[in-house]
Amino acid sequence: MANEIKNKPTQARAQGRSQGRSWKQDPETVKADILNAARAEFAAHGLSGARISAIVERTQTSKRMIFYYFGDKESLYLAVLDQAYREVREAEANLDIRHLPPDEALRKVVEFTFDHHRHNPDFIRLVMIENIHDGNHMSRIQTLATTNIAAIDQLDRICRRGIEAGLFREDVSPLVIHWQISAMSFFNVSNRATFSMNFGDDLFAEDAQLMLREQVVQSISSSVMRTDRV
Amino acid sequence: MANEIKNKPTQARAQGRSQGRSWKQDPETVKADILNAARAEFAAHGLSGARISAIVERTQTSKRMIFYYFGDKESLYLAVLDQAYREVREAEANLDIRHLPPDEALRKVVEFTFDHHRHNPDFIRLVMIENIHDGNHMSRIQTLATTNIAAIDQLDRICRRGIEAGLFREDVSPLVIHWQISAMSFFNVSNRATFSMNFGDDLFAEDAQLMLREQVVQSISSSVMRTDRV
DNA sequence: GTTACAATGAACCACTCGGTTAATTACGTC
DNA sequence: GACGTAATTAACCGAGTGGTTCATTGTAAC
Repeated sequence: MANEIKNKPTQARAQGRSQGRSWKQDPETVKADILNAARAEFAAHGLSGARISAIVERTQTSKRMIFYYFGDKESLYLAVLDQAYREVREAEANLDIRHLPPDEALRKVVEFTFDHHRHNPDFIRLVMIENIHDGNHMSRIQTLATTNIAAIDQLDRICRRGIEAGLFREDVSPLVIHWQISAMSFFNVSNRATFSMNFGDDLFAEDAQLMLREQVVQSISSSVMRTDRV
Repeated sequence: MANEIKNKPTQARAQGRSQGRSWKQDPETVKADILNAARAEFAAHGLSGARISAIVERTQTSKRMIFYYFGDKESLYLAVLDQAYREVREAEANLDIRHLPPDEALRKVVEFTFDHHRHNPDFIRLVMIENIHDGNHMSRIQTLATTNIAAIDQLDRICRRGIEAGLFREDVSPLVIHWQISAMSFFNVSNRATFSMNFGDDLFAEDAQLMLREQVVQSISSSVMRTDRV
């Protein structure tokens, strides 16, 4: 938890952080600390449900510092959301699939998304919360529209290659594919509580999750594959 | 909105509701009124985000009445959630598909779920909110586990008939089918805000929605159909 | 009509919570 | 080492919120 702080995009001081002084004087670390605590708290309880005092308790700092650095609760939430999205995009960008044949590339994307969502429930929860708020805060994040199209671009390239190779149907829509992949990968995490309450939690055991992931791969795959060959 | 109130399960007075008296003295109507207002408010702002005063404003009654009938905020939320689920189950039960061949029955179920979710965003939001709370309140609703298996039973019957008719693969899982149908139908509503913020709102136009629905039908269909015939 | 009780209204209250004030401490700089 | 500024602390505050008190009004039963 505290060790994650040091490899944040901090250009300034990275030396005098924890050498037993009375108090640290290390703004970047403090900010990152607050941001992490806030992320956990917001993800756990939503915007209005989150308590500043609870964030403070997750932190090494004081309440005053939160407002000193982030202004108010909503701005802090916004910073959390921004950072979370940024990390996701970063992870997405690191997925190199250009060397794979289109069908395998598509599989990789599905598997990546499914796994990523599964292993980042806090991000999922933040998105859920943001949807409860109709995306009102998200709209104030600039870098979104531009960079998030990358996900579509990636699929678009796969689709073009798939069509070219005669593997995919010619009317496939990268956007719809993305919608489908997201839907199942997202729902799998977001609705785990109510789903398992209604129908038991068998589907959330490790092996069942692998099976579900494969099911998603197959679903997507059969959506895009031509029916007249193979 | 107000006309829905009268056909609630009220056994008592149904006569002297609105004949110009000074104040009505009609508990069932008042309760139903509160419940509806509360549903809207909770769906809009979540449990902690909802304001009792805001619920009052959506109502013909006073704050006093809310606590008089429902005890406290959380119990009111619980009552809202309970009622919402009950209505959904009711709607599900009214879907008669026994006379259809299995593949068409499956299509009907998918279309029904997709449309139902689309047209009941408040229910979706309540479920989202409940998931944010890890289903903690839902667990206190009794009638859930028993009655919600109906959805699975329905699919189970379809699957059996499909297998029997040689149409479906023999390893289809009603639970997984349900998971898939729910995922896409739910996500379509729950994540509309963030999705369209990221990728535009083209997919949410009426015609695109019909296309998406058909896409879901096809996806599910190709998951269950045998590959060695047709 | 009196009694008993359910339903209702108005004012009130304790307290939580986001946010602030003002004073204090570290630290780079000259 | 004095100065200016950034970082930090402790105490404080006012609005808003869930929830209550108490008196009042309708209504059914006798």
